[in-house]
Amino acid sequence: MSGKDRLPVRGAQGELLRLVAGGRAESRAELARLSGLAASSVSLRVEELIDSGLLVEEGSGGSRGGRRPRRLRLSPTAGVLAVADLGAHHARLGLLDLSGDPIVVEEHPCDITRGPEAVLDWLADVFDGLLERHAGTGPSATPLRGVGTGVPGPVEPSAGRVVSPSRMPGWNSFPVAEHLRRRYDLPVLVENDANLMAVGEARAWPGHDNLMVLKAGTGIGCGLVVGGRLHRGRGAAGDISHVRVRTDASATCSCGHSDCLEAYASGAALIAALAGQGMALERPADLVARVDDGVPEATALVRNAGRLIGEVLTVLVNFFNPDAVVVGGSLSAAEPLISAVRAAVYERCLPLATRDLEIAATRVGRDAALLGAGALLLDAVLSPDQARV
Amino acid sequence: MSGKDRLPVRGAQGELLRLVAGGRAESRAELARLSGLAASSVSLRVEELIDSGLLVEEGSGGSRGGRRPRRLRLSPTAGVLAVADLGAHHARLGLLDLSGDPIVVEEHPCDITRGPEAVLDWLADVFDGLLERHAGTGPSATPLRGVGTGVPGPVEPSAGRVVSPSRMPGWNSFPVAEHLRRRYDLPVLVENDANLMAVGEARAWPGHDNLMVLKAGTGIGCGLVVGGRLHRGRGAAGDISHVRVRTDASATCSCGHSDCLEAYASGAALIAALAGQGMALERPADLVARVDDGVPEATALVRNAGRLIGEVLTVLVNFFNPDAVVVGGSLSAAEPLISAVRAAVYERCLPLATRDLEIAATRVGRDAALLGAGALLLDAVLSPDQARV
DNA sequence: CGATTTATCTTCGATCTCGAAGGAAGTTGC
DNA sequence: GCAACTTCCTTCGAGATCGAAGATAAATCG
Repeated sequence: MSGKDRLPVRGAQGELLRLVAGGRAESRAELARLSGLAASSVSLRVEELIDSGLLVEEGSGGSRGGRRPRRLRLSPTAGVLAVADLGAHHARLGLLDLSGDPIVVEEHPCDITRGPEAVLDWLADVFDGLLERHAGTGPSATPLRGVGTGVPGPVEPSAGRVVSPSRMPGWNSFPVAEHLRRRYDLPVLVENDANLMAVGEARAWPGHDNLMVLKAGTGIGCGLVVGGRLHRGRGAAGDISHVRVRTDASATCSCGHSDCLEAYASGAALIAALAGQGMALERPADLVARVDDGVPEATALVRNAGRLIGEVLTVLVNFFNPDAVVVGGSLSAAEPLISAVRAAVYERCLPLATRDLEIAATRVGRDAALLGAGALLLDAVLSPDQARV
Repeated sequence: MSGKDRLPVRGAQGELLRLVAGGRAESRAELARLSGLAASSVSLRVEELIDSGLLVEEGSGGSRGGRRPRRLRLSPTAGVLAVADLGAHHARLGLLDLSGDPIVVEEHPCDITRGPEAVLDWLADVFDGLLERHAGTGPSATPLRGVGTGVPGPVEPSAGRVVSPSRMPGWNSFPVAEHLRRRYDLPVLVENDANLMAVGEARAWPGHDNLMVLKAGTGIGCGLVVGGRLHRGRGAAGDISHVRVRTDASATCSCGHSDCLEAYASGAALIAALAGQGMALERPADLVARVDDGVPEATALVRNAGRLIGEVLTVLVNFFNPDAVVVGGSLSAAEPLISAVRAAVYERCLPLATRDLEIAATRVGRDAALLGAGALLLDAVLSPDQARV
């Protein structure tokens, strides 16, 4: 097993390291511009970071009309992060370097209904295996710096505790963060999966400080980035699955109300509807495959789901006025879904709100939540004094 | 006319001054706790601020078990802010001290359709009269430090320019901030009225960092405070007037779509509906009076409006998960409206979102927008280096 | 009443940060 | 090929900030 030291970072060093890690700065000059520190102070801190082995100087970058910058990178031996994204039936797990880039990512079947202890211990065992194979062993191993996971339910921000999850029987009030922290004496992050996805996506949308990131998979979720930071509200922000939608039919949702969006437009609902038509599918991905094959029933259903989602989004887009709406989750691969969302939003929203609005599929793909976990974890690791991520 | 000097504030002084001005700190010790600065640094900066006449030491505060703090206050001669809230037919104008507290507030009839030049010049004339009477004249006058106004339409954040306002014919694209800045060589703030109201209200809700502030008056607007800061989006955030609502009837809104919330629940719509029943009213305040008198038609209409608004809010509350929903604007004085909003939200929202949610009428009252303008202006005045408010 | 505890505020040396100045290493234009 | 310019980075003194220690002032309690 790898070492477990906290990063030796003091004062302004964390800020600088984060800028390099986030790929936002590559030279001392860029660091000075972005951090607001004086160039001289940056030079001093960078020198210390190089001495302590966290940063390395590597070649030179492109000139912008003057002397070439000396390119800075995080040392690959500075550390790794272990991150996971727990879904209802599958889990993605991986290691990231301290720039937040994936070293290795694996997907495993994982039945979350086995309960928190079993699932979390299994998770940690997989992490240990990954670390052994990709971070080395013994004193020369790249040290583990933080552990994070996404869960498919609401998370109380301060405690890292799951609250009232509808898809996670046995997990209610379980202190996930505390459990993991007992095994890893390190910064631990536990967060809702849609929120992590939003953070991961945000890194791929520079200049877009206000994002709505829709997760369209088995369920429907949404993560919200405001001013470049994740918006949690009181821990439940981003829920759009239980909005009442206008349809001809009438369905009762698991929440007890009728005509919730989730009952019509979630992957689970679509699969159930197709099963009613004699087409048995297992996962939302199978549904996307049918759409790609041009199966009319599947396409019609998906398009209708997109329209319903889009109508809900009109309200939220007018209200929140984001720079972009990003659609992720397994259903985002179905082009008709995104077209339908786009059509509904552009038709009904105010021109002022849609003037520069982008509505697009994920730029990050399936690892968005893992990358988001990395980004938040990095903040925690690099500023141990600051408030929790 | 008063002097027009910028405040002589450097470095950390602005932060300290803002904490005192905002009423969040009253002693050096509190300043140290809230600012994060060392107590010694605070003492130095406070000494400078007292020397320059911006702060005064005044008596001592209550003990918390040890030595009594020496209470700090802003000097009343440090300066004044001139603020206004332009409505469709009336304008509120006033002077605030640098703590953001009102010195004088007046309401005048004002027809905004006379166009920007006429209205703004009139506005400035009123300001000058107020300054003469309440800030003194000549070299001993309390200097004017900033000018701000709210307008009933969308404002482009960076330019202080009105964009596509539906109720302000002749104002489209007019550079309001620039026009005022030509008359006052000072920090100038121009902002949407609902946004200002939200900021003003936020000061009265300490510990509530995420607020939705509904303005229910002639029109319907909403201001959004996220993480203690005003959320503007791309300048249009907070619009809820053009959400489609479910009703029996069918009305076409000025925006060209049918069944917008504004067409059923705004003060203008309610007054029009009552006029159709033979009851002629001029302003939303008259409507509130009828409700207070127990006129059944008025009460039923207002209650129905509250229900429609509440149904729209359910979506937004689930999504944004605020700490509180505050209802302001002239219609907020009608208790049935707030009850109906509350009933709709509590009935339909997720328990997790409403668990600790407060839904309440304004704590600040009719001056909310003026106080909000003061708060934002103070930020601009006290941190001339920082980004625009 | 005097000792103890708690809180506020100041003094002082060490450390951090800044900004100006200048050296280093490129590009651009004649 | 050479001067002028731009950008990157470092050096160095001035000033800002910090933290520890102590002085000051009041509440608490035997």
